[in-house]
Amino acid sequence: MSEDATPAARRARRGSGAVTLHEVARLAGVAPITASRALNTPSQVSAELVRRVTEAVASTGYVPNRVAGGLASARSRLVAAMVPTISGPVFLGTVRALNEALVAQGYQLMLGQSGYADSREDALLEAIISRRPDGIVLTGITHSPLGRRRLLASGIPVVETWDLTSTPIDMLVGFSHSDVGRAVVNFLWANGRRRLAMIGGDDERSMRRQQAFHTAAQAAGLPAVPVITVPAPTTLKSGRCALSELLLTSPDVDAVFCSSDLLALGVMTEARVRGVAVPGQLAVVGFGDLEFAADLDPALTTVRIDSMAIGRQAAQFIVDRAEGREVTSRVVDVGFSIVQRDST
Amino acid sequence: MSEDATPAARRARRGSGAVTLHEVARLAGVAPITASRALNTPSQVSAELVRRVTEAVASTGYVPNRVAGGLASARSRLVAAMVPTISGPVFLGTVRALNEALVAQGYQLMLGQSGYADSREDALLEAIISRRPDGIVLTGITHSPLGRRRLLASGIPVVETWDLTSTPIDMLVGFSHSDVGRAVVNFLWANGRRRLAMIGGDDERSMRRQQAFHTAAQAAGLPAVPVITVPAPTTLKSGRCALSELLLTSPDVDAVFCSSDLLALGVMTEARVRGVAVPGQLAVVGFGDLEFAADLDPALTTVRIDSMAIGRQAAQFIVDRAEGREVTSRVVDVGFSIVQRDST
DNA sequence: GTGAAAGCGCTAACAA
DNA sequence: TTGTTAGCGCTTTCAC
Repeated sequence: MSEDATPAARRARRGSGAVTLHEVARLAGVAPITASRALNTPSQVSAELVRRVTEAVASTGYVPNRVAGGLASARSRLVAAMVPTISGPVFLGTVRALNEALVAQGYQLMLGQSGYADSREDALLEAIISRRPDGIVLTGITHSPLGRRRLLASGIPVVETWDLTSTPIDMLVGFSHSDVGRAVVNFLWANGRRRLAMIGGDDERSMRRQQAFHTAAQAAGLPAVPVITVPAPTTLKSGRCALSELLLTSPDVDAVFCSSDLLALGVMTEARVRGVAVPGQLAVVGFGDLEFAADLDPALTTVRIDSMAIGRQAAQFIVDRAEGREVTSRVVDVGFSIVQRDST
Repeated sequence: MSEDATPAARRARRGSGAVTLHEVARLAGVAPITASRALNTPSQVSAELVRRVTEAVASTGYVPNRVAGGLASARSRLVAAMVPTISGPVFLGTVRALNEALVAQGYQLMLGQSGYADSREDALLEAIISRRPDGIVLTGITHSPLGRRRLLASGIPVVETWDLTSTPIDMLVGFSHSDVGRAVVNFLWANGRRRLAMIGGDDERSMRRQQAFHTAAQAAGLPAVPVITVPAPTTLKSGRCALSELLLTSPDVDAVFCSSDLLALGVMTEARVRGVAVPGQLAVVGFGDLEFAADLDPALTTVRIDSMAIGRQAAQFIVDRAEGREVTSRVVDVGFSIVQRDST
């Protein structure tokens, strides 16, 4: 496959021993830069040379070293995304769509988990910036002032997602969590429900939905809304526990808004075990419209977020910027909708 | 925060304009190499100089360029992992544990999704190798001959996971899927079930469980086992559909082994809708022991895989290799267990 | 304990 | 269309 030179001889003093562009160029009888062009911008090179270089690549099994390429060109073709945890199924759609859109345009996604703790978020951010990606996508992150400063100083394009704010670092794709809280109150009211409750995770965005939900119910003249907060990430179990707790203090609630579909599944499970009819006695609304929501029994009414659209738009923002295209808008509100099914 | 030189002046002809080690060294009044040592191997530098360098770092907001560092040292402190899709919750535990173990030791995880198609797997593999990571973790991947050759040629440490094979590329952490199939047959037999069925995804590992399940039932003298195969990744919906289909042809089955917990949830949902009692008329066994399994109603009996242990061991293998430690064993069988709950 | 020189593998800039 | 030269920012090697 290779040549007469032994690996030991090839790796004179340093280097990994892998085939380099130099080697490929030598075999094809051209200068390294020509081999580089044949591979990256073949239109600039004669067809004959492209053929010879391609052949040399095939015969050596050459895989370009993008670390070196990135250093020389200051373009890594790498995009980093930061999520609290990949276990939370909420951002899954966004990450998948982001990955697909990036791969289709020749970029690669590097995923990092920050956890729900601030300290690790800063460490991860430094690790990310130190790789000089062409863009950074932040999903559901509340960034520390230090992180914000570092991001700004790095000059790397940043897309914040899953939220709207009046002070974005750079670009923004999201929706209003307060609007969600208010919309669900209106929806339940229109469905004849009057004794509302909410169960939500303790992350910042969920808290804003809770806040708005509470306020809107009050404004509508409804009785005080019991709110149960559970630790993020939310689980089926925390949903079950929360409903138990809720029924203890407010046995007469007739509707619950859960801050995730998984939580809603937990609530419905616990309701069934306790003989509480859904939707008869209790209406349940989820959040996220995960893939399983429509197939539950009863099918779950939930707030649908176009998670994939968020990922696609984030990819577009970053690729546009990386290719030097002019970006017209830097903020996109993807909105949301309430999908009515059998649980209300 | 910065100095008198404008960004424009600093970025002479090339370069990103970010603060470099050079700059830090100049501010601290030392040579660049000393600054490098102060940051990476402080024990080799006098305390006073370490202090001055640290100060210069703080005052400039310097973030090291690990692309350059990686090129010079041939060590990236980057580990790549490849999963079919992050939507499949099965590998989530592994990825999370892998990430945690790596971060704790100063490495960073780069996650790539290959999809369930071979063509993309090869492309992703090339993209990964081109970044020269210090290790590659393959999760549930059936690699093409080309991929295998590339991996071998790259010289990068590789850990294959979630399976056992007699011909590993390099290192291996997994368990026997055939053993799982056999064990579940024995388990159901011991529970008095005789008319077994199986519902599984069409990925390779699930197929091996199906095969072994089928064969073991036959060997035990049980009636022919109906096997329903659904497309991977498996969903709640495909579980519901599969049970409907199953009951059409074999209304008398008394136990179903599902190749994922999500599938099992679908089966239990459909059973409830149809008035089929679980476990009374139908025993249900899942696979994975995902977090929600214990909290379903009825609680799900399932095959428990220590997903996190797989991730931790994979991290250990790679870090050991990267630090040049001698690796005694290259293969670890983490086994599995059957967790009996209320669905059987 | 500190530094000078060289080079990792590639590509931007300039030249022919 | 092709090549020469000079770095990208860091760390290795070797010398003091």
